[in-house]
Amino acid sequence: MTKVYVGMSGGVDSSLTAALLVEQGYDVTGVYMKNWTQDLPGMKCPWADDLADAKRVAVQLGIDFKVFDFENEYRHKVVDYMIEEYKLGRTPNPDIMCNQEVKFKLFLETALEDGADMIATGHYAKAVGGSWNMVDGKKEFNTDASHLPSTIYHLQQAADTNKDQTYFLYRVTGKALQKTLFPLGEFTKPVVRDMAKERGLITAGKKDSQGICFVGKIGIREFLSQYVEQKSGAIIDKRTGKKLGHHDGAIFYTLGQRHGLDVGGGLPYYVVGKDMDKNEVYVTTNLNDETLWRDTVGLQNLHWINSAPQPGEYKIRIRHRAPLTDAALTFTDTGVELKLHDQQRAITAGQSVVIYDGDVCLGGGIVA
RNA sequence: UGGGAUGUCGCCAAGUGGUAAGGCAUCGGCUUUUGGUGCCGACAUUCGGGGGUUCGAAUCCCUCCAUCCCAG
Repeated sequence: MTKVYVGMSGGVDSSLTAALLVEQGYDVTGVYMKNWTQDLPGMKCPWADDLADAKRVAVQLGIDFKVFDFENEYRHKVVDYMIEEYKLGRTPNPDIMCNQEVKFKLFLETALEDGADMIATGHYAKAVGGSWNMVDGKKEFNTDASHLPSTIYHLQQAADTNKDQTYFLYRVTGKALQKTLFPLGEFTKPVVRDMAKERGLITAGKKDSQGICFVGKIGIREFLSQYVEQKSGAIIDKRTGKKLGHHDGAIFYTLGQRHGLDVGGGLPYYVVGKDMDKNEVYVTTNLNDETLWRDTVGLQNLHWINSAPQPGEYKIRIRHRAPLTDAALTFTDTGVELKLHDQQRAITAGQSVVIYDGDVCLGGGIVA
């Protein structure tokens, strides 16, 4: 009997994930990953409630339940990374780092050491095993051959393209996917909710979590201000060079941002750049500003789930939930250069661009 | 000190006798397992102050105040 450790966050998705695995005959253990427990000013960290919910579901399902304490590693690998990136004037994506370093590395390793054969999460994604065959001189991925030594594991988009979370998962490894189950990959969110309800899971009606897990309800700005000193600087109109107002730190602003500038009069202003040394934020009312719309992007810090792709035409995604768009990929000394067929708005340094071949998520990199 | 112009929500700005548009900002909500975007909703009993005319004024008159521009 395959022993599976399910990451249970106390939400609907991971609850149903565990329930489905039980029904499918796995030997299931629920695991709550304790990543962040600190209260923040103006917000109580909901970890205790989430843990309680996860535990209640585990009891409901009659499965073993454990807590893995990753607080230390999470703080270093995810939170520190995030703060450092912001300090450099970039806009990181901590959830991608969390998946890379914690869920599909630390959790996986810890679970395996603890006796698990596989892990599972409630992500909307598919891990598909198979191997490459030559058919009529063309490479084909044969999923029937998922037991061969040559088998590799692909990350594929979820059936529910609206909820697909492969964007957040592009930095996992094919090797990790081999040990991973994504039972929700075939279902749409409404169906998941219904199934959770049918099974009487106490989390069935729980609202989807949003925002960075540990930041939760409060904003990134409030979170960051705990770690960096607020320093007043100028908000400057890019076209006229005129000073329009003040901000409390360029670190709090990101490309394309509209709100929080407290400058008004006429048209809305959008952030089009910033200078961390001068602590200046540049804005414009020009919706077509050339730094806001780009059709080329350089990627560094590349990560490929299996192997690096050949140069050529691919689908890419610039941010979570953005539609896939066409781009030509070439390699450079430092990484990858993408030439997009259509311009995309606010491609931001520190954010990730994820590359797809059809439904298959190949990997990606971080915007230089 | 003469001459001209202007003063309507934090900002921009309609409204020239009939009982305060709209946009930005802000706030709240929705969307979203990053940031961000987007969407919806709220937001001036009051029009620089004070008088007056009128059934009725932000809109007309008087006066004061403030700001800007040109002269000096």
